[in-house]
Amino acid sequence: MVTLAEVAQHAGVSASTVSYVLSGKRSISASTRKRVEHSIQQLGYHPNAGARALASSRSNIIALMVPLRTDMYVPVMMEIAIAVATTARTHGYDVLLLTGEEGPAAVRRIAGSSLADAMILMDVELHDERLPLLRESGRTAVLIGLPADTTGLTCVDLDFEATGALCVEHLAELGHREIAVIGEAPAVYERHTGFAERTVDGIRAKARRSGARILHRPCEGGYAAMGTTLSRIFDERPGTTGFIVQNEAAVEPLLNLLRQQGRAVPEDVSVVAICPEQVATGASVRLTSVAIPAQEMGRRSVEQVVAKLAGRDTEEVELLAPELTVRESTGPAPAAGPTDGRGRPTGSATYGGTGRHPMG
Amino acid sequence: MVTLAEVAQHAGVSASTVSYVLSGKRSISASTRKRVEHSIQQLGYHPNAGARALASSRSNIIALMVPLRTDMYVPVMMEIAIAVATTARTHGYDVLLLTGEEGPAAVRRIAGSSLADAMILMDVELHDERLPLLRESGRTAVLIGLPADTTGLTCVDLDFEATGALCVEHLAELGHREIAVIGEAPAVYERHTGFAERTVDGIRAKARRSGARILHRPCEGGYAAMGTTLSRIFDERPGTTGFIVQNEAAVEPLLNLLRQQGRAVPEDVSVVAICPEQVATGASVRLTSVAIPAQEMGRRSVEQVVAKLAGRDTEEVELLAPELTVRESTGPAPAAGPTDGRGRPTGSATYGGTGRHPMG
DNA sequence: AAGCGCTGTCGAAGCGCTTCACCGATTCTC
DNA sequence: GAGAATCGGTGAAGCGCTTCGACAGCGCTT
Repeated sequence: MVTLAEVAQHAGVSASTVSYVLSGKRSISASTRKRVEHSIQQLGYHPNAGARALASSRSNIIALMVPLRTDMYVPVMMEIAIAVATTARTHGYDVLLLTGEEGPAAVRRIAGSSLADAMILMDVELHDERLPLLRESGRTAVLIGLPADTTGLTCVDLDFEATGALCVEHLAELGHREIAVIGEAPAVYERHTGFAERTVDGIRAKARRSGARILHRPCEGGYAAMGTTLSRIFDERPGTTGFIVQNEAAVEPLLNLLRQQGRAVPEDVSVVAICPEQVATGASVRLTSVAIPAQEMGRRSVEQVVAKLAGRDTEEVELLAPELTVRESTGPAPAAGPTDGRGRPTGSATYGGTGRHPMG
Repeated sequence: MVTLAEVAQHAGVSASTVSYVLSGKRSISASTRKRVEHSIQQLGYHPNAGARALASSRSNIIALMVPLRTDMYVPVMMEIAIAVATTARTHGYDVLLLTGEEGPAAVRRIAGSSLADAMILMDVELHDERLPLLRESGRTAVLIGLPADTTGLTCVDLDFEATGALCVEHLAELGHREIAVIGEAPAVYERHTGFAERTVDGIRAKARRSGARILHRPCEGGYAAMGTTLSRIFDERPGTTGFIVQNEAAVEPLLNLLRQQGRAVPEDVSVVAICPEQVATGASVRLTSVAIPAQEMGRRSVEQVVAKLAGRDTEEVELLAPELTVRESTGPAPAAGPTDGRGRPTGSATYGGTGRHPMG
């Protein structure tokens, strides 16, 4: 491995000069800079990360803690992780991938060893165990998500309350009055992962103002759970015409089951999803949805980290404004006409006949 | 931050003794060990990563290069990444997340800076640009995937040839003679990502021996592409009764479109998927599938890395044996009876009537 | 009793870099 | 034209750790 000293010798300057050329922390004459840069090129020099970290107490590494639960909202997590990694690189940082496995201990370890200059935490719970440790460690940190107490912490998240409100608003404008909310798996609520609850809060608040009735049901993904949930919903509220889904794994099952029951989307029921764009556009009906801006969240969290490390101060909480894209899963609420007694419109809507699909 | 020296002083020993307690590289009397460990606890000492890396030329970091294309086989990638991270931790390593963005330059950078002790590369192409750099860097590396030339490299991968063969074998045993293969997106083949081609090789070889006819069609995911592909397939080979799908994004569209066309799965057509378990069990028909053992691949690759770093030598290429799980998407080929002239069996199979779904 | 090999501990060197203090040579300022 | 400020460069002191060689003390053997 080539060292700084060798570069210095090759260029006929002192080691410190080379260092200053590299860091730009002092002005260097054009001629020596050229010579040094040339030597660097020629020798194929790369600064040693460990030495640099030791001397400067900066590792240029950002630690990213992803949740352990590899089965939940995976694509979102992945997208965020990739966005974090690529954004970090543009600022000269590398990303260390920590899984939730180690739990709060990871915070202590990373902070204690100075392995990373900062941490980004995903999947933050309302009363997250990691937060006290984080605060006392004094390491700079940014959360993706919104805990109950944000003092001293910077947070980036989608504004889920506004998201919920936006969904209701859209459905209400289309005349829907009975709205069912298919939520995340019960476990998500039990863990008090803020976003799910905030969404429902936003939904309820807006519904009150719009005069819509809300029925909220957490739901595991998959067909079995969705089937049960769906029939309970229609038993309890036969007049349901609007759905808001916040659970990727429930989207396709919901659509297929509605179809199977002879309910056409969007003629009989409208569906709004809160999910990544890819899920919305790839579903069997192109879904009207509020996108989860995973990339943006990853990018912004890194930018916050970089700003904090640079000593600039930053907003405490940055909520990204939701955007609703209208696609083919929502339409006017059906006129309350004759039903077959189970709350389903008579006749007409049979599978394959409505041709909502791009394939026709 | 507490330093080694402080711990030494607190315990009344020299710094080197503390170091040896930590590393276990020299024998230490039980009594001093106790004292030192106690001091470490009490002071809350964590070794400084940079200093350690500098002094020992070991960073205890493994770099993981994930592909840039965040839209392809995402869940698999994520699962591998998580498995790599957690397995690495059990061996005392952390994981650095590199995206494909930087390309081959990342290899040079990481190797040059000694940031990582080893690298794990995912999404390896047949003639991957990174490999020459990797070889000349002399850094230990493990590939997840199988390039054309494996000399000097350790590779871990699912045995995709055997996987392909296994799928054909299963279908052939059920009496299917006309088999269509829905492959990955054309781009995957153009990039010569070995696994896709190896699968097809395995399929063809086995088909020759089983007397089955193969029609292979790469296919983008989604309904539009799948629709086109599907109608071309039935135009060309109306007698097709078996499908092998190797494209997560095509699975659900395929099932929905078949259903829409009145072809019941598995009564009229059988479908075997090559995909993660989760996709197979979460689809609208529980799919007979060969699982992509993402976790296992991640785990094994780390274990190979650790073995190499420890100086043990390892196999060059480790191919994991595929396992086929029979679920509800395959059944006996339909008896070649009267058809409606488009290769589709007359009557009977209409949507909703077959009740293949758990929800009934 | 001298010599041997162990074991447990220590001191010191140094890993490769950053950064501070210092210094000569210019250039500015009044 | 004297003093101050600036520029471009150097030397040396660490950053906190690992590791090598030295060595004291011990129990063996001969």
